[in-house]
Order: sequence, then structure tokens, then C-alpha cells
Amino acid sequence: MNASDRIPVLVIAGATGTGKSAAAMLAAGAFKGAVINADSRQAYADFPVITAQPSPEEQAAVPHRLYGFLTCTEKMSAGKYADLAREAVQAVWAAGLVPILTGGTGLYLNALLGGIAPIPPVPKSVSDAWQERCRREGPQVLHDILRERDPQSAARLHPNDSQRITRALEVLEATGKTLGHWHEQPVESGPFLALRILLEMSLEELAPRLKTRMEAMIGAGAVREAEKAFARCPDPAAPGWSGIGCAELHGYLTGALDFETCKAQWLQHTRDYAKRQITWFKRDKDALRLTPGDADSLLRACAKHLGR
RNA sequence: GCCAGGGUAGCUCAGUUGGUAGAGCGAUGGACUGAAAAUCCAUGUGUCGGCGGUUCAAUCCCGUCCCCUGGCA
Repeated sequence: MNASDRIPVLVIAGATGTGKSAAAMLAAGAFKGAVINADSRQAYADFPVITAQPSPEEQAAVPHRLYGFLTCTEKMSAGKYADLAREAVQAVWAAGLVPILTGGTGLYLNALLGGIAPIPPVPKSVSDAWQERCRREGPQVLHDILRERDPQSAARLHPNDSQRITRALEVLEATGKTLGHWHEQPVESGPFLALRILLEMSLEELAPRLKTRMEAMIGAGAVREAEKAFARCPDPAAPGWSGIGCAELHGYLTGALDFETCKAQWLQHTRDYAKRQITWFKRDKDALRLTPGDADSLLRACAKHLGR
């Protein structure tokens, strides 16, 4: 496959609150694009405000894909995302529009653009069983088990890392092969020619914006949104509730947190998250780094990549 | 003004029967292959309120001053 067979895509990444959506709208307007979600939480239908999904006006002005299509109890995953996003990119391109991937979930972007190991789906009963056992017996016990059955994975994983330890065990049980085996398989990635744009801002600069943004969400009906979601799905362990702001508002609605504490935690967790994202994206040495708001550089880089 | 309790890390506090101090939270850095807005790891020098005194040695004991909180006037 040569370069001309590959679909050119624009990728707009960066920490939460750096203005990715605005940049995507700008690029979409300039180059006849469609915005495709690359953010795990914005996939949930019940939380458009709290997860900062594009507004109905924005979605009416420019085609958007993969936003708000999951119910609270449905689980998302990197593999599922890669499949859905690949289809979305191809559909958008076939319709004569430029695909613009926008979002802050670095793992999902890697899964889509770099491919992901072809691990078969693990039955829910298997993963639930390991998770339950991890809750009961603790991650160290499971880490010991993993060391016996898959020493290579155990060596890579910290004994406290409950999530990755259970993943390694469930894959081993469901497929009979270790995670290492699967990661050595050739991966298939989409036929894309991606320009990765990274909106960069220091945490210090970002922090006050995050506070303003949270307050704007509350002003835009975040509490009402959480109440409605609660009426439909009260279980805080449901996948949809795991977004930042959702979990804290759930605590407020059940009386576990007063509103001030709820807001303080919401803001703190948002900040922690932004910091993790900054760390994650630092690793991407090839991305084009732009200052949020630098529309000229953004449009010039996109034009060059698209050959226009 | 008197009495009592306090002044120790950015914050809340613990502690040293005298040998210059440590938790939680925060902060900072990092990891990340199907839960990723998740999960996990690493990092603690601070005039122990100021000044004097006792002592080989004081954050700890004594004196004095300053500040905070509560009670009594």
C-alpha cells in the first residue's frame, strides 16, 4: 500500500480542558471535516455536560461520530473503540469529509492508529470472577498466582496493580495463552496517514481553567444530568459512572458527600487526570505541539498535511 | 487583664522519658497493550514561633516575649 491509498486523518489530542473541541470545530469548518470522538467518557449518553461532549449546536453544524452512544451499563474498551473508530474514519472519508479524531484518551488513540493485539474477547463471567477474587483476597494473592502461571507478565506488573493483574489472569484463562504471547502477534492498524496535533499547556496554566470549566458545567445543569442518570441507573459501579464529576456527583446525590466536598474532589480528580494525560502525551515525540488558541499554526499544519 | 490549651512540612496533625523529627492529604516526577476520566509506582531539611538560660547535647526542661483558640472577667 502506498501513501496515496492511505486515508489522511487529523488527530487533535491533549489534556482535558486545553480546547480540543474548539480546535476540531475550527479544522472541520476550514477543511470540510467530521469530528470523531477519541475520548472514553464522552461515549456515554447520560453525561453530555459532565464529560464535556460537543454541544447540540456544534453537532448540528459539523458531523460528529461516536459521541453519547453508550448506556450507563455498557462497557467500553480500547479494542472496541479501535474497531468502531476505524469504521467511522472510513465512513467519513467515503462521504467526502476529512476525519478529525479528537480526544484525550491516549490508549484509544494508540489502539486505533498503532493497532492493538488480536486478543479474543474474554467472557464476562471469567473477568467478573477474577475481579471478585481480587476484591476478596487482594492483588498480592493474584500476583502470586500469576507468577506461577505467567511469570513474564508477573515480572512486569507491580503486585498492587489490581487491574492489570486481573487482566493478565483473565486472558490466560479465557484463551489459554499468556498476554506476552498475544502481544507478539502482528497487529493490524488502520490504513491511515495521521497528523497528530498535541495541544500543550502546563498544569499550572491549566488548573484555573479546570475550575472555571467545572463551575460552567454545574451552571449548565451537571447536577440535574446526574440526577436523571441516577434515576435510570443508580449503581455507582456501572461503567458510565466512572467519569470524573459523575462519581463525585453520585456521592452528593446519595448524601455521602456535601456539595462543597463533592466539588473539591471533582476538581482535584480533574487536575490529577490532566497531569496523567500530560505525562502520557509527553512520550509522543513525533506529535506536532501547538499552543491552544494558535489557530493560524493549526490551520497551516492541517492544510499542509491534507495537501491543500 | 486572668486561667487553660496550642504554635512542628504547602495543609491537618503525630512525636522525641533531652541525642536536631514523621504520618495523612497536597505537590512533583514516572509507568501505562482491551476498566484508561481507569489502575499503579517513586520522592519528605522543616530557623520543630522569637530571644535567652541549664546541659557534652534542647524541638523537648527553665525564664521571657510574640501570636492563635476557648473560658472567666
